[in-house]
Amino acid sequence: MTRRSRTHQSTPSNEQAILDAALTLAVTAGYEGTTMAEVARLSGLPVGSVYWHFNNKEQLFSELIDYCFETWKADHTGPTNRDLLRRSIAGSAGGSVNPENKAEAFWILALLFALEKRLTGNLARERYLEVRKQMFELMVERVEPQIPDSVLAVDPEFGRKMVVLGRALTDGFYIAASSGDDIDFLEFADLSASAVEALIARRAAAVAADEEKQ
Amino acid sequence: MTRRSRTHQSTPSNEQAILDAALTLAVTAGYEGTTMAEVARLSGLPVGSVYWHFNNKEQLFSELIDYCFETWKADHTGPTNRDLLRRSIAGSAGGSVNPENKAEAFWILALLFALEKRLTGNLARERYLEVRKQMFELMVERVEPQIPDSVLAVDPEFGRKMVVLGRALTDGFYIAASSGDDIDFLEFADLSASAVEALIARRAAAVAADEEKQ
DNA sequence: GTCTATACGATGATAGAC
DNA sequence: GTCTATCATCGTATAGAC
Repeated sequence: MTRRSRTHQSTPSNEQAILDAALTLAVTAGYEGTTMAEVARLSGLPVGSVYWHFNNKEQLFSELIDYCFETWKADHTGPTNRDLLRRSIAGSAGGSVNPENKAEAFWILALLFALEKRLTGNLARERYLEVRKQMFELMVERVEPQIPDSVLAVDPEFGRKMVVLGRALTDGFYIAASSGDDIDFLEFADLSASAVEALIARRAAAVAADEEKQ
Repeated sequence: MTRRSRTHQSTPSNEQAILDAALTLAVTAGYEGTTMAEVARLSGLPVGSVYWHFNNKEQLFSELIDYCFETWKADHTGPTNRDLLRRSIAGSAGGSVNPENKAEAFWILALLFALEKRLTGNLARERYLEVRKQMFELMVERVEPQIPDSVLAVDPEFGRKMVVLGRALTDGFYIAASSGDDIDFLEFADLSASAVEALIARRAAAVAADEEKQ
């Protein structure tokens, strides 16, 4: 244990180079498919440096999750754009991820860690589960202002439900794109976005009708 | 190359034991995470037997895909039940797959092969892409009778679109379940199923309105 | 067809010079 | 902090007895 304390003040550039390399490899090769040697090669640093900056593979991936999360938090401020879901699905087209986009890349890591259940207990997977929870909370906070108050009064969880549905659709279409499904992602992006909007409108109408009866 | 020709007439039971073991491991550990030694151990056979029945890991997984596909084809005959989507999403709850259910397990393999793009060129991944196409064709054939003819006349691809959407939703909620999202899957199953039905109804109404104008 | 022993490469990780 | 050399282990695959 000759490692430095886990603070980021010293030479952040090499550490970032390693994280960027790991991210690029992870989104195409998965956790087991990403090797420390390859991470080193791609980052332009020797293996020793990787192990100086990160204790081991688990910790590297764990910090990779945080790295993406920090970027995501910085990007996703302010009220949600109505087109957010539409754009995220449309962006799936081709099934390739741009690792430059840390926020987007997080959700690919998410798919990896969700599926490899053998990694239960793995530091990185546990961190993923924790960060995912936090991201959902933040997304719910941003989506709720778009839900009519009358709906939330009846079903306080409705905002969360729309977030969950949006995530499921985005993940599902990313899988489709990665499987070479020959479909028009723009059309499905529109379809999904309008379906969610329709659900909100329908629920609002139902609540209004209910109140009428009172 | 001292292997037998690829026919299944001889001692199918051990071959099946190996496939079952591989399937169980694959759905929890992924492709890279599944080792031949572990497959052998779980099947109760020595490593040598595994390599006698299957040339290598790639071929084992390739045949695993076919194995699931055959079972799926046998199960999925006749017209679709309206509750199919509802049940497949509800079945995701907990994020665990029962490897006994080959048909369901196929879609977990699907997720694995969709994500590990490093496996491009891998026999098993190529086979997955091919089988996936075939399964979609079969699903479209079964769903189309449920779509009003008037809709299909205007948009012959509408049946396929609903199949794609249903698959995306099912995959997306499986990811959610595997990530420990604490949601009511039965509710989302209902929500998704009714959303798809609403889309069909809405499209039918739109087509009818259009014809009115003619 | 079954099984044991083993070759061989790849991978995670460390030691220690600079 | 950087880098080279190296180790121990594991994983795929094979050889060959039975």
